[in-house]
Amino acid sequence: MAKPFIRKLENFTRFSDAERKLLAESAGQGVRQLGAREDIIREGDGPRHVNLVLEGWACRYKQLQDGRRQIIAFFVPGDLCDPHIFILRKMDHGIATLTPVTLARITQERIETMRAASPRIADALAWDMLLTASIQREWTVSLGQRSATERLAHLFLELLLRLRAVGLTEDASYDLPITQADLADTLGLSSVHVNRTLQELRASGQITWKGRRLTIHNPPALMALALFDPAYLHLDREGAHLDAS
Amino acid sequence: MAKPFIRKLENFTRFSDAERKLLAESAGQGVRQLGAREDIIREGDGPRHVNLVLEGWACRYKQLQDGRRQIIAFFVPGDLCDPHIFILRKMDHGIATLTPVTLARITQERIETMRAASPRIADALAWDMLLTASIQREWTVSLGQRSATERLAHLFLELLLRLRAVGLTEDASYDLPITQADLADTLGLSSVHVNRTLQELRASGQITWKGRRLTIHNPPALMALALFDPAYLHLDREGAHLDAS
DNA sequence: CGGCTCCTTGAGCCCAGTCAAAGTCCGTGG
DNA sequence: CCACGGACTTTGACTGGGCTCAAGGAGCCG
Repeated sequence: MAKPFIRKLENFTRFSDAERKLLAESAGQGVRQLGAREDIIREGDGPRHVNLVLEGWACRYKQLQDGRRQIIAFFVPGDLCDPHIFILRKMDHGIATLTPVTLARITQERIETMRAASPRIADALAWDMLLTASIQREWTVSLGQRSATERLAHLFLELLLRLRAVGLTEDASYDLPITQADLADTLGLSSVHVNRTLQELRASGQITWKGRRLTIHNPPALMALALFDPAYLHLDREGAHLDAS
Repeated sequence: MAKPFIRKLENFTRFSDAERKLLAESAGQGVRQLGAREDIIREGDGPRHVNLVLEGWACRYKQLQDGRRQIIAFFVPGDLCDPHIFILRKMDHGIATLTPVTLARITQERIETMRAASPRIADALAWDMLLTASIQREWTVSLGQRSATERLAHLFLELLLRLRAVGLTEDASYDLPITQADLADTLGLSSVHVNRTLQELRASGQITWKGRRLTIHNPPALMALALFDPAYLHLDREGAHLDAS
């Protein structure tokens, strides 16, 4: 259950057994099951816990007064929602499930305890926050500069690398359990246009997406198409020098 | 010199005199002058300092291989670039000046010293990071959902509130020392379209922008137009309960 | 006063949006 | 096992916001 979380952080640094135990215990706190399309926190709520996704997909989103919705981030297994969030009184955005989700709700104190117990964990959590911020910046670039085809391709590649980092891929293929409408709200496109763009990618042999399974047939080629540079995901074990010996 | 920085953080919490002194000293470290359109850090560089803008405007940006450029964030006086950045080995984006800039370069140790010396400063720095992240999310929403007019109006309002928070406005007017091309790279529009959209806003009496001075004639009206909700800026002294007595 | 850089304007085009209607898939209950 | 209903996907026709290319105007600095 706690595996994706620990596995994600171990892309930054390796932990000792004691640290792994500490992290696994946290990931077992306040476990809850949710259905698809349920709110986890609503905009305006006061944050109570740090949520950790154990299984399923969720998203951060923001809704304008007139109903337009933008998905701001995806949460896949192993993703943590803002370990510092308590400093803000009110959520400025909502978090909702996309599929049925299992999550852990970790208390603020627990986070502090872990940070105090292990500087390596503190650094790993900081790294996680920086990674989240980096992804957010890349989405800004996509929405500002990339065409529909590039955006879609870029997102598929980002998810491939993120899911690979937590062991949820097979070669260049993974479960993508979301709808085209969700993709539209993510990419700032209409669902009709997402559909047409998907068909282009399929027709040109770049991808297959059948059932929930997405396969990227030639990742380097798709990377070239999407102007994808994986550096922003910081998944190359930069924290290796901190590893527990 | 250090005023905008301290003033910004005091939107979250009030400091004791000792804390103010500590912050002011940090803001005096490694002060450097830069011209307009100079790089502060390039993508791929290893971060050496935390940069604090004392005067002038700078931006975070990212450039695609084919030359398209997206401005990801603005730095105005009082803004700090990523106090945790050292955890990452390589910058995944660049930071450059837009106007001549005075900045302080604060060492990692100095940041740690301040955090250790005052939990209130530690919280204020964490608040600053969360605010930065929140602004990034709102830009994602703008690029994904808002029309050209809405984006422009939204940005002008955001800058009004951010500059007001550091005392750089007069009523609803402030210095906006950037070009229309910069705005285009920020808003994901062409400079031609930015120009036409600006003319619309001028013609409808919403704004004046002459010399470097931008004036918003009726902020509430513009807020309605842009679907602007100031909550995301977290400038309502949420940390008041932490104030130094 | 010459030469930047930046702003403005016009014309034509295209990417992506909207609206509307089928088609497909899948889970549920009879 | 099949029929039904709802959610999701696909398709067509048309529209429009924003882009490109290109040229001219304005302001500012040396």
